[in-house]
Amino acid sequence: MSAPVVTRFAPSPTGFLHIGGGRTALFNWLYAKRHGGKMLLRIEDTDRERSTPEAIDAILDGLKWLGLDWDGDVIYQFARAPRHREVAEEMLARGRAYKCYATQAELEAMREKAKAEGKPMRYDGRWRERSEADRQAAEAAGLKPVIRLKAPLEGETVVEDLVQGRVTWSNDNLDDLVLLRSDGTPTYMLAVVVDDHDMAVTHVIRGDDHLTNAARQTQIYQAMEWKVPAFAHIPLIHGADGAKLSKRHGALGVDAYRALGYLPAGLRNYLVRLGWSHGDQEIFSTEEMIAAFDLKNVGRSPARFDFAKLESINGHYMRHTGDEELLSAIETMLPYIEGGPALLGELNQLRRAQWLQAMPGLKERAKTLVELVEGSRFLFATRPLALDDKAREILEKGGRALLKALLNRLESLETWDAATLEAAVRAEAEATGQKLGNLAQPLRAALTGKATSPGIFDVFVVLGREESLGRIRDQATA
RNA sequence: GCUCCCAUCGUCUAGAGGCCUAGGACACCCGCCUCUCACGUGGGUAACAGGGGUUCGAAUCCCCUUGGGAGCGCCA
Repeated sequence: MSAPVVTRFAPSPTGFLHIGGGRTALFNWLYAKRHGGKMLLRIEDTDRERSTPEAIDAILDGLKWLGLDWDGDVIYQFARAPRHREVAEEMLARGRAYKCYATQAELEAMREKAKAEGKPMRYDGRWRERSEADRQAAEAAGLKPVIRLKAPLEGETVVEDLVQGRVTWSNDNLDDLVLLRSDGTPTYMLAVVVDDHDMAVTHVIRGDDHLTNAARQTQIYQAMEWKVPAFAHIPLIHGADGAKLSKRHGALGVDAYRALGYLPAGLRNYLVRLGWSHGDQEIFSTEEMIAAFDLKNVGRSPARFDFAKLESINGHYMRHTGDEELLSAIETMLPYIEGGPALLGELNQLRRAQWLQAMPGLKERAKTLVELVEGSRFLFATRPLALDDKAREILEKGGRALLKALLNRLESLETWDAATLEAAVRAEAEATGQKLGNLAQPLRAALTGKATSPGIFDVFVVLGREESLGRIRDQATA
């Protein structure tokens, strides 16, 4: 029986959870779920200068909104520094690491020289085999050492990557990396390895940008004689122009996608298809996603972020989401958009009921919750309605006259349902020899203030008799 | 500069030597449906980066070129 799968998502809280990180988290989550394992969450906050509690909150909030949960408590890497130090000391004791007293100036000179000679920029190992006397002399001179890994000089280091395949580095391209800084704090490279080992992580699924780190980390595992976890380096997400994702492109925090009106399920579906595929299938329920997900169908080339496709998928989810659920999604989104809180304040029982009633016609016409809210404005509008340009044009070019004629018919209706209303308007159209659209558009303009809306007879019903007639009268007599 | 990775329609991708006259989705164009806009639906434009091999046969394997990307810190 193989060990249970343990994955982890390990963001550093130096910024918000961006879309690439969101996808990495999703892949880790899916892989863990797929294999009945666990996904752990570790906050890599060892950079005390740049880590902020706000960023930690944003990351946790973003994951929760995306619907990705983790097992156990959140692990904070900084709190584990003593353990990291302990491992560094152990490596020293085992002769797999050594103290290095090279100064920043020496290091800088080394880099300059390498550059000038066209050689790889790497530490030359000058303290690898120094005598005890040299070390004492350095200490006496007040130098604080770092602890470096005594990396293998010959042979090669191999990473068997579940996505990238077998990747090989010649060891003379890998230098003796720093494990412990001169101030006694661990470096990222050490901390990651120690934490992943201690957390019993079996699968490290992360961005492609860590591929070369995997080689160096493998050397640390080997020095400690620890089992190397399986690696899976997934390709990065690029902006629409192919360049690295930046704030300008779509590397927005996932919270921004919430404010843009995307549904978590829609975003997840879009994200899972970025780099991964399952034949021709485009839409996946969460269960299908879990059942179908694997690493071998993750591609190796970077993908561009495409808002048009995200919108399309999100639109699909909007149409297939229940009305009540959609309304509550709107309510959780409203606080994050302009004018949202005010709208939220107007959401009384009556309004909710109306909105719910109009939802089937509304959700079919929106690709995002923001668009849905936009299309719902007429529900909340108060008389006399403000008209947009197209609605005004319809009314001014003969629309008002038509409304006057219609008004009598409508006012005399006994029942107020879609079928009755449609019959009445059609009767008027026939009597005057016009197309239904000729009458529908002025009605739409009067009722919604716009030239587009859900079916006009549904609008009549949602608005109710009094409000509908009032809005028509406003325009007919204007 | 050095190391590593990548390369199919505009975009996301299917394709694991013959099933490919290269499939699907988004976007785009033209229809149908229709009270508007959508939805739905029918159809269309559009790709194997280039060059060498290997093979009876290559989008699929190998090499080179070109083009992208990532990493080269006492950052993570």
